[in-house]
Amino acid sequence: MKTTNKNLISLDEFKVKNYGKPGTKERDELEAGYEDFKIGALIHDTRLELGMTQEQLAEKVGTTKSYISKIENNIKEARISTLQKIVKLGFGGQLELSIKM
Amino acid sequence: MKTTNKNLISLDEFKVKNYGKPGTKERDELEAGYEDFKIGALIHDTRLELGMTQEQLAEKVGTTKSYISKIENNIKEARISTLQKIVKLGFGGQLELSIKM
DNA sequence: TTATCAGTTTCACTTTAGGATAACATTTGT
DNA sequence: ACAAATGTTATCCTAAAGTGAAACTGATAA
Repeated sequence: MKTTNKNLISLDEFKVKNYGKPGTKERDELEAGYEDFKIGALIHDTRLELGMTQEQLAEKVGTTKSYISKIENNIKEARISTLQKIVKLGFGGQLELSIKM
Repeated sequence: MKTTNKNLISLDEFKVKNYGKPGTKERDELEAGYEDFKIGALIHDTRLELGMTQEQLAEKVGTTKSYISKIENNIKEARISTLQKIVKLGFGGQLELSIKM
């Protein structure tokens, strides 16, 4: 029962990837101090490591590549249930979550 | 830098607590095979360990006790950003998330 | 150049979280 | 029993997430 915990991330220690042009509403919001998430990068990196395209991932998960793109770029904040579907159906993994005190 | 990872949970291995009477819409949905989450229990247990009431937690987080109750009972699926607020502002901890392959 | 593939963004629509408030229920203490 | 504290549920609202379709951009290749 060998399990590897990939990519443990603290949802606090990073800045979101650039999105859009400076001056746009979305970009401004992202930079305005809303909570930023590394989740997009986590999905993105895992997908690439598994050699999948957004479209292939979307098909496995039962969604569209446009939605995957939005998640990877932190444009939309996916639900945990959606993240779980991506990880489980798309990657064959298991999403875990914990509180570090 | 001693850190403890409390309550690492896999979002897959449990059934939600009972909610409402059988036959209600919410109850039916919960039992109908939607993804169920242990997150409510995680928040609930952590709150109790810290000796807080829902109202005290709500105040720290900037929300209401009714909302905390809904989260703890998995009636509403909190966003990750909201979970993070609860963990950080309410518990003084840090929310972490990972993919187990 | 022209396809093709991968990814991004826009547009539009539906659903839900999040919140306010208040009523109701349950537990706990005296 | 009663009261107080704590937790649950109901109702209603609004802003935002969730989502798909399709247009668009960028890169790569033939």
